Amino acid sequence: MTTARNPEQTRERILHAAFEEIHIHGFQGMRIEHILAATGLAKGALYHHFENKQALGYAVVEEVIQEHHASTWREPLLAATDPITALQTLLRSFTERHSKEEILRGCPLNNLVQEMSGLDEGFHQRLRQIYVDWSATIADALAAGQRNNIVRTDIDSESVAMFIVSSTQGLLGAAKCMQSTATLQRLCNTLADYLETLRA
Amino acid sequence: MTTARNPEQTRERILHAAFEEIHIHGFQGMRIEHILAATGLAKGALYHHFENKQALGYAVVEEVIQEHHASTWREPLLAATDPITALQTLLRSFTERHSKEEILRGCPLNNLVQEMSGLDEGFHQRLRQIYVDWSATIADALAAGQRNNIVRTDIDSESVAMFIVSSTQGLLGAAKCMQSTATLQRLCNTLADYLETLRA
DNA sequence: CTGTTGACAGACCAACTGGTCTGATGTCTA
DNA sequence: TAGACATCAGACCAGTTGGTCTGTCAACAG
Repeated sequence: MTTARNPEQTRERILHAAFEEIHIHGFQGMRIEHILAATGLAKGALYHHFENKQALGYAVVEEVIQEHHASTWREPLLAATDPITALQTLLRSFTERHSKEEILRGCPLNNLVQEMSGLDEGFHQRLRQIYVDWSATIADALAAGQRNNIVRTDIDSESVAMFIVSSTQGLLGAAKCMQSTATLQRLCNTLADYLETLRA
Repeated sequence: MTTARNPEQTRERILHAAFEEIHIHGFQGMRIEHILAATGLAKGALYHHFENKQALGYAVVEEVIQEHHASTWREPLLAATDPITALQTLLRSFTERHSKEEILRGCPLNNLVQEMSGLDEGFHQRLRQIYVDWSATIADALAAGQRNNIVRTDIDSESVAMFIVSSTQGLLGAAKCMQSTATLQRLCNTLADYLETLRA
């Protein structure tokens, strides 16, 4: 029997399986064997597409997590005129989109930051970039809102943006620990109340 | 040469070294060998005091992290009459106490929550308890402040308390990722501003 | 049609790691 | 003081894991 080959798809399948593994077990807890089992591939395939475990981890950050964050946060905020309402809507959809099982797995970005940013400079640089981009997106939206008299002008948009990012990560972390959608919902509502205080 | 024995101290030394290891490398990344090297002990000593790696991890949570959090947060809040000022003071001392290297290692509690609460039920239960206690301490202080007309009565003290806890964790996580004391300082100031909006 | 190269399979390996087991020694008690 | 037990030392073991290497076959160029 002959098997059709599709190298690009194979690479994507490995990336996706590695993302799942990292999401659940962390990078150090990720096992090459698990990825092979999930994809049905052999080691030859994996080590043909990725030099080693570290390179695979870096690729997951760059090609999966970064992309996911950009599409989830950047595009809606760029399209919105009222950044506060847009953020509140994003938070609400966030709550609705996540089941209890997904909450328990936590935010992939937050997980990796806590695990790896102090251990590996390559991870640290890549994760930091996602934070910076994410925060800058919110800061730009807030600054635009200030120019349009939607957002209070006496706040520092960059500080507040970073606070929103870090708080959001904190909420997800707390919800992960409490294993409760109700907790996440209450936390998101409280954050939404805070966002309301930023309105001009 | 004879060597004096002090089992309680030996146990404490192991616990402390294990805490350091977990703080830097996480529980999965913690190596028994590193603890032995740090303490100068042999395996016989460690496995005499702790049944296995998991039991050692549990003991670190119960006897080191929980104790540390209780002494850092509970006692100052119980003693204070104005919870908002007390929390702001705690945040400030928090910033001043942490060097850049300590920030990079992150919050031991937050690290473990992100790594283990989805993987091991024993860790999850113990870490969740710390969150619950911490949040309850703040909620009690806020409720007392409401009775004394220091804190707004139109807020839900429990929701806000959990929000403060989760945000604090988020701030530390973001500072860890950004590797910057200045970022932590700005984030703490923004959180302090939020706390100010809770004043009656 | 054929040679070359990319894509993958899977056996194999070396290093690491948590854990065990036996023995030695201190400490405490009867 | 002598036996019992707690407290350790350290050699040893078995399972795991990331990574390598050779071989096979598809895809494509000429």
